[in-house]
Amino acid sequence: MSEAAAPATDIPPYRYTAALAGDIEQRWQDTWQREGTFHAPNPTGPLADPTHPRAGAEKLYVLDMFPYPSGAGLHVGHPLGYIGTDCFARYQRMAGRNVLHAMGFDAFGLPAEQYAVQTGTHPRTTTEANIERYKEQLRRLGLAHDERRSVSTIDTDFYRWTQWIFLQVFNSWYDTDAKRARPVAELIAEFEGGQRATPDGRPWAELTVAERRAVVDDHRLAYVSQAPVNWCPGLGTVLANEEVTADGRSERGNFPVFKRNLKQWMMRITAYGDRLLEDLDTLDWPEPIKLQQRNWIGRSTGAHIDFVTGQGPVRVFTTRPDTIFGATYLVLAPEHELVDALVPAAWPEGTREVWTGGHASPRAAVEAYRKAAAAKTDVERQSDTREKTGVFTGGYAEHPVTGAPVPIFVADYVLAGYGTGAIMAVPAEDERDHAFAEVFELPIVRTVQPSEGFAGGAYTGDGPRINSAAPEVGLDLDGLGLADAKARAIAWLEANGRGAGAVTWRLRDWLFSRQRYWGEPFPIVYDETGAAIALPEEMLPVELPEVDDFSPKTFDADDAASNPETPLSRRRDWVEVELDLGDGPKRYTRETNVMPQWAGSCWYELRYLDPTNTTRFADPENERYWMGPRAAGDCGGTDLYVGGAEHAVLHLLYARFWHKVLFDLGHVSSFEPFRKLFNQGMIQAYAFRDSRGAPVPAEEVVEVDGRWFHGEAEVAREYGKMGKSLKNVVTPDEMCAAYGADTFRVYEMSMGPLEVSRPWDTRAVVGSYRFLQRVWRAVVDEETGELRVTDEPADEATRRLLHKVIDGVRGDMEGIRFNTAIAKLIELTNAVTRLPATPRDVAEPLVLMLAPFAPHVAEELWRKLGHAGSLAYADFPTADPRLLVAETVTYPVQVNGKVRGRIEVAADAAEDEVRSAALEAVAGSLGGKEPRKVIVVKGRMVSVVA
RNA sequence: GGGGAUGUGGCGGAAUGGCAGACGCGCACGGUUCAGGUCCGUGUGUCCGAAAGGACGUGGGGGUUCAACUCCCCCCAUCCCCA
Repeated sequence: MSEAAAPATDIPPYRYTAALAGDIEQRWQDTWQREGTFHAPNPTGPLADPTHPRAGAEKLYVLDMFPYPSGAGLHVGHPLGYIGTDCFARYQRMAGRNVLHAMGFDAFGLPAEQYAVQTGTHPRTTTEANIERYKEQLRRLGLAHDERRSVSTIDTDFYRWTQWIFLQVFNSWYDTDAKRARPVAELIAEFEGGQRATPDGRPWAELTVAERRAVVDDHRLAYVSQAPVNWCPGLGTVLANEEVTADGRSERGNFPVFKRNLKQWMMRITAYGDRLLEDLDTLDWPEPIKLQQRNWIGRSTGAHIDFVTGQGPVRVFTTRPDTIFGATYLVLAPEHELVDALVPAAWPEGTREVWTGGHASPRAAVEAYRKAAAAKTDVERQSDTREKTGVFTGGYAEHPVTGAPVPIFVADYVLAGYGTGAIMAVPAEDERDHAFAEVFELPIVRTVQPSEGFAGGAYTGDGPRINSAAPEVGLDLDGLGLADAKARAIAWLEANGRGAGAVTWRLRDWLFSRQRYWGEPFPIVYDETGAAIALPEEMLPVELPEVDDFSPKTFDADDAASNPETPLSRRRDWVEVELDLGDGPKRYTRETNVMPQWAGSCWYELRYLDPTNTTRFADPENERYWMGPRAAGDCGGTDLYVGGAEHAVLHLLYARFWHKVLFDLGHVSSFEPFRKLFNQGMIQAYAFRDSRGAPVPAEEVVEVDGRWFHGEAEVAREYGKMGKSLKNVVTPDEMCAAYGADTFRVYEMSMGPLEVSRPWDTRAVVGSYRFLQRVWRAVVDEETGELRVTDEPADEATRRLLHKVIDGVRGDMEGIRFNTAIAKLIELTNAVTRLPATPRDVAEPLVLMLAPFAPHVAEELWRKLGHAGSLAYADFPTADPRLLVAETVTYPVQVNGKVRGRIEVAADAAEDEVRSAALEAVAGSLGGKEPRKVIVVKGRMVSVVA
């Protein structure tokens, strides 16, 4: 491929070669930078510019998911989305909009820290070097970013605002009546004024200072909790649920993870469950992503029901209170707190053999079962394929409606951490319960009439309730459908004090602290009582201190009893601090956890708006302009957000949560951060392995008759990611060197729809190169360098084609269908190539339409065509509607679905005229018979049924 | 196990229910060239045929329709997510 750039003796001196492309590209990148071509004017502040050609124009905010700058640099897959947004943004700019497009870096994160642990190099050093490398690689691609707006999450100017937002969250509580966050000051005022009752009913004034603080802290959206967390001794840190694999090990390092009660920062994202769910409806996002978010939030409505036992009530959660009459047994998780109390000394009279697990006493049975369950992971426990296991506790509960005795089992298919850790089993209408009931020979009572032809087993469909009446206690569900039966059952439970309607969530509060070094410090100190105190805004930023040792203290991987020790805690001189927080100088202890990597990406899109603002994270006027709602009820947010589908849940959910808090507190006018989301596909690659299974360099493999060889040896092909270890990496740098950035851009955009994953094929890049060469040659004489353009107007056919292409390309650009837009430009170019000279009235629009994809060569040609400035703000061509309607139309004529002839008629020909011409054209195929039916589709075709 | 996505030439892909395969790669032939891993042109779904032409053809099976890659039902395969 490098030969393409090699000078050969007979290459015409003015041919568009890789060398010339490189020269042009370098020059235009310098020009754009020097002239600040892609600076987007703000309405107010230092980045305002009333003289800018797009000042006050309709805005468009285009956003990429910003990258983590890894040490490996970019491969050809990484910039796919960036090139896509660049083409879109360049088009929109030419179409008259004021376009904001910037690029920053999500620069806190584990790899740099681990590298630091291994080498002693400060993470900042590594990260900043990586950022520089990324910036160089991205600049080489000619991306039209407003470089003044580039931010990095590790900059103190940036993370001071991350800390500021944390304080907003910390200083807020969720008012469930108003359905929004409010400052805790207002909560305290309500307690003081008596409008709000304290948890135990005592007047606020009678509470001690510590008690008041505890009450307030219980309301905060950011709070310290003693909840069970995933403690990983081998890594020395706690992990979020999503960082733990299905088999209970750390995603990184594969160390065992233990559930431990540890003091951790949490964010009360569950308070926003309803809004995070409902507001999905306002978003222009791919449906699969919305669905994943809905599933992740996992809202289920049902009821809590209390089953009375001699040892106190067992509270269960069920989504099907309507099937209460079918509840024939209870199941508790083996870890459930009531289990020990429920177990009697001996098996009750009449206990069946299968219920005992072969043990002499209930206690022995339960203990043996618990031991076995503890050795399994949650996934194993819930696996549907496994035979259901469990054991009878020996205890009974009273059915809340009928009063019948209900046996209580422990079984590991019920998880302690989910719902209440206890279920009422309804084997007739739940598959898992049905499987369990079959194993343990438990009664199965149908309470829903199955539909016709139902094969048996658990019936989960709808139908009228049956066997569901207890008139003596005033509950009759018979005949009711699902929704009515549910409502009536809940009403009865509530009226009789046996339970209440309830909503549960799969979504948990967000574990927000990490025992690491390379993250944002918390703006929190602790006083002598151990209470967490927010630092005042003026003390921000809390800068990350230097340390000698970047690693958290790690432990033996299996040492479940160990405790986290953070890197920051070892800087005692930083941790111990004297501050005056209003009541005179006092000693405080700093929080030594840091924030998780998600923090910066929760709000970075807001900082692009006003990156130099020192008094606010963004001026409200700038936020309103770029992200505010476009109409009443509109959620606002960025106009386009492009990134990989792997961030479907976490990043997008966390960012939405933070944005909503800021909205509630009046800091932003949009209630969603990203109005439209677009998931770009992945560029994948083939990798080849030799007979030992070792990867061989993919570029050295040749194909012979559908088999692949590396030298003499046959190798096996596999398809997947591009990666160093697979020896199949292709970098944008190589492509730019061999063909130029414009060719690379055109190739990436033309190889398929942006949202679809597809394989990389270096050999095919040459097609885009030839295309740009043809465009170049249409304008510039390769031998002399002279313009080949004529001022004679183009012929009718060429002009019609041009306007058809303009019309199509505009539609494709708006719809992010770049591959078909490029195909149309190639068609136009190929048509122009056949002409003896290129008419200027075609060359100019062609160059302008090419500009979003191949901006450098387009700028160069635009200049050669005699224009002084950049085309970045030139008007994108507009189609002349008169040239879009053809004078004549060719109709294919089908007989019984097969094309048997063609007619050419005037475009405005009447239907009768078309019909008779068509019948005449296919008279031979009809063989003199009268057609049964003739369908004329205006402008399309004629279909004859013989 | 549940959910989602995808299935069209040798390859990437194109087609408001209206002529399947635009555009590109590859391949073949021709031109340019001392030469060609350059550039240009022509051709290229499969089968039959010298050609004209014909038959078949969008993972498989059924259905709706004058007309289905497109809409509906069943099945198969691959990939992704969740459990």
